[in-house]
Amino acid sequence: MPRKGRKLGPIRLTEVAKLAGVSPITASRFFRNPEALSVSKRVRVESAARELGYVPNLAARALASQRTEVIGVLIPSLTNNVFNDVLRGIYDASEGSPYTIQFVNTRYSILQEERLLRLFQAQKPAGLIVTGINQTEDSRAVMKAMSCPIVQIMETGPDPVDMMVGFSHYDAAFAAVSHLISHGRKRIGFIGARMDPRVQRRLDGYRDAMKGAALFDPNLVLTTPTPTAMTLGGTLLADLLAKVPDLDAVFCINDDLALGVLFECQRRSIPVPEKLAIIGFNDMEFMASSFPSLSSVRTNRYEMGRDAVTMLIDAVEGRRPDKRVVDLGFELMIRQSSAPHGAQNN
Amino acid sequence: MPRKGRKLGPIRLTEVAKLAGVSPITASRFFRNPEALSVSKRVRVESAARELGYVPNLAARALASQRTEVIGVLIPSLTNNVFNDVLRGIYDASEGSPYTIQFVNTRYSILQEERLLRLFQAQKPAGLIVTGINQTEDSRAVMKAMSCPIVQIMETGPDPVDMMVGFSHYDAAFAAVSHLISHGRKRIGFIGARMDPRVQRRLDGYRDAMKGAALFDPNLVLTTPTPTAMTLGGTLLADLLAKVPDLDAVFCINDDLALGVLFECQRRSIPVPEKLAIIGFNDMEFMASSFPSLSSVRTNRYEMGRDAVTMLIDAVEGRRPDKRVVDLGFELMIRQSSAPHGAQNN
DNA sequence: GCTGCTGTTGGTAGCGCTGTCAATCAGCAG
DNA sequence: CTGCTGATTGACAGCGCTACCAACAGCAGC
Repeated sequence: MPRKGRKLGPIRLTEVAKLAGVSPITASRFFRNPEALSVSKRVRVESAARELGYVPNLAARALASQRTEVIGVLIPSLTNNVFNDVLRGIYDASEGSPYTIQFVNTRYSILQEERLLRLFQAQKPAGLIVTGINQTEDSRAVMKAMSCPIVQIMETGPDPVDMMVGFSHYDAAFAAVSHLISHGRKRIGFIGARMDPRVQRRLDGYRDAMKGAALFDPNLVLTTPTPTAMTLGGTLLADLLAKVPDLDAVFCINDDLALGVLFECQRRSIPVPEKLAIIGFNDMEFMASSFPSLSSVRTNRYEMGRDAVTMLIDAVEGRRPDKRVVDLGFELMIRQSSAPHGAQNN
Repeated sequence: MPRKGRKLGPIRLTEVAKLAGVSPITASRFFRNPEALSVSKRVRVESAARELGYVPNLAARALASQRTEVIGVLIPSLTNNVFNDVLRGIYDASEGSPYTIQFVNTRYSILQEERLLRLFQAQKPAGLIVTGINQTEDSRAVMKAMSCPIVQIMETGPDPVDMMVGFSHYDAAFAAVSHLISHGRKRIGFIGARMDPRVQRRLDGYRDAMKGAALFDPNLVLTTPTPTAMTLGGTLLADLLAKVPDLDAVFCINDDLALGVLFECQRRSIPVPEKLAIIGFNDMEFMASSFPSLSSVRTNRYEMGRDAVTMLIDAVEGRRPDKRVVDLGFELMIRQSSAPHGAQNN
């Protein structure tokens, strides 16, 4: 590619080295491991780089070193606020490290996920974060072939590809429903949207808790593949009430639905929690500030993202964490919307 | 870098070319511009690539071609849901194109923004999306030096660095406040959090609308640098009410605050809109589903992201849009929370 | 003086791909 | 059959950086 002379484009490492009076390789070392240089050379290279306004060429570095400082993140949705918090954790934890986050949206499609995983192959990422444990066989094969650390987030489960940070959606849902049962609720509805694998596991938890108390009734379960939205919560409650007029509680698979349910109750003058108890899932910030305040299951989304990146970086840099699977747990946040009958003042 | 023999690492283009019986450069062309090949070679290269499971090396491509297919996005926050919608638009519009989104968080700091801009220099991105129009002088200089198309989003203003997609926050706030005034509200409070430049411009719009009606009173304005949150809306309303007991309306600089205000009203049994009208900003999905439903100013956040990417890609590929500055406007969404006195049923 | 060590520096030889430009070839008018 | 055009194809020479040694200085121990 015979470029005409040295077109005075961007400054290259060679130029910096020349000005500093060292070899290019020494200058190169300065940018990767300054401690390896003698103090005198270090300051010479540093001032030369600053003087010339040197900006390293990442593509050349990646090609020569056969590695990148990219952490790939596959997340199923940007609409779902849950992932917002996870992403915040991811970005916050990567800050200050040399690693760059590269995130893509699988749109809740495991085929899309597989395609994107292959795409990441071309980048040779330093590490990978993938959502959930329901990958295709091929996806798993690609991941295993990639020879970089990988963290699966959002839930725990058997057989991690590499590492895992999450919690048990089944247990969390089971606990939430058991809480309602313990307060004497009997006709506890399940309201679910999107119904991705993790929501399915929440449904399993609901079902088993209900069956355990001999309260299960398929009519109580209302689900839709539609993406979640606050308005949808109201619609679903209306539908459920039409089927089950004696409903006395609802477990919503997320907080948006729960708030939509609360608004629908206000619209219909259904007293919460007297006539209907509500519990959501995730414990978004607004759950504590509504009136009545809404119960929920706190999940550690920010921490999930943060810990995933921390584990990943540790693994990339050869400090593999002792625990490959981290369970961040959950916490029941009981508020006014699921206070016991008659004890709802506060 | 004398690598031992041909370590049977990843497949390279040369291997594909050899199997297909063509020169490497022809194989290379197949991946960039298949139409340039004769049909026979095209199918030969294609099947060879598939057979070997060839994955192109992006770093090598970027180094050789001196360009990347990365679109850099600088956004001030991940906590603020507004940017969620913008990001969705950005990601959706980039899908199907060869461009990859690389986004970073400036945390509402123009110095951080400047640093990240310099970081992007090293990547030679194909294009750049930056938030707002308040960059440092140095940031502007770096952008101008980068010789790639740039779109500023979120607001319109004078002197674009290159292109712009947004709307006037001043006009939007002015319209919202004028609406409240036109319904006979006189003691209209302003509740603001974070107070970034765009929120400042909303405050300007509020102030001018109030002054125009001879209703301005500095006591009506309550702001805090604290990041926005729903709970904060309630707190701020409480504080404002303490200062201004005869408050009859509030303009909240975003919807989270507005919902927090509504909940606080419910908690205090202040009838909305009879005693207090509420209007928010952005028109998030939940505004329509609350009870009473909440008025807001609809902003086209998704479209902003989408259009920015579309304009950027067009510009990168030599189809510069006619209009460098696109004003997406806004729309007043008048709902129950700001219905005229006495007409609030619905 | 010699050996062996540690710490620092430099030379060589690519990493895998593509821009440039020249070469080749089929098709067709003269 | 020649000359010309446009469509395909290929050779060459790097893009800017770093891995892998080798070299060399300085020093301690024998």
